[in-house]
Amino acid sequence: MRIGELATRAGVSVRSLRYYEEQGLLISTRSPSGQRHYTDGEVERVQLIQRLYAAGLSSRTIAEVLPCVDSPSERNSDEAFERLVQERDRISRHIDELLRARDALDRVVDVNRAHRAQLTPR
Amino acid sequence: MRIGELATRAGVSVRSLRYYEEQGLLISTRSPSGQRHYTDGEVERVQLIQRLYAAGLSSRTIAEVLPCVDSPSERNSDEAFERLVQERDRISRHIDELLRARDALDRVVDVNRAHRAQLTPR
DNA sequence: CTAAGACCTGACATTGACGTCAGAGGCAAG
DNA sequence: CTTGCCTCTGACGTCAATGTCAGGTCTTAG
Repeated sequence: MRIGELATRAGVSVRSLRYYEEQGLLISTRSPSGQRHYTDGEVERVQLIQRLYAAGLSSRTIAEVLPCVDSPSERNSDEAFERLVQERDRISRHIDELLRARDALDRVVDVNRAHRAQLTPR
Repeated sequence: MRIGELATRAGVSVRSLRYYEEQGLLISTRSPSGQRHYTDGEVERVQLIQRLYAAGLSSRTIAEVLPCVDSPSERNSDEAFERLVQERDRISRHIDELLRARDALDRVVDVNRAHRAQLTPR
């Protein structure tokens, strides 16, 4: 498929796909005229990339860990694997942070609800 | 206390504190010469602000919900309260997203560990 | 009084993942 | 062959929180 279809199916912009390729996250085969072509499998790869971006990984970091995804059967560099584990842990810490933030907001919500119920009984 | 001490105690930069004030998140009393002065209570306010930033709220959004924090006893505008709840839900969705991302990385980690164990037995 | 260090305002710089535009070529349908 | 849509490269724009620098004032220890 060409870039527009991949963009639609993966739910990202064409611009983003070109950017991913520029960052070494995505590879395309080129038609004689230079147009990018992709296989069906790239859809989920793009979705994984999006998920990692959403989890706060940078392009550079994603590029660093993708080898472990692409060829787990080969022994990838220790740095790549270590980075992978490290990012997993960073995400865990981020989740904890978000849970605390949510708790803080929950308390604010509760207090406000209480006052609202009081001010507008029924 | 002056701005430097607040910065140290809250763990942020002086620049950030001035920015928070510019965004209407923080108020300071000024000495005759124009220097900012804060009370001890501002320390936790700054920490809350930091926590909300870390949870992905923008300055504008934080400014929007802070009234509910400052005076839950008054009936704040419905928009403010609604925004509060809305952000809480956004954080919940973000947490779910991070959990999925972590699961994905966990699977990659496991597969890689398996191959590593195999390649370097013991 | 004086020097060091904290503070002031204002302004420009940074970073990263895109948006957007320009100018040119590719491709299928009529 | 033309019309319309997709794609190409390259480049500049954006946004938000913060860093950083300049030039000047304030405060405080000695």
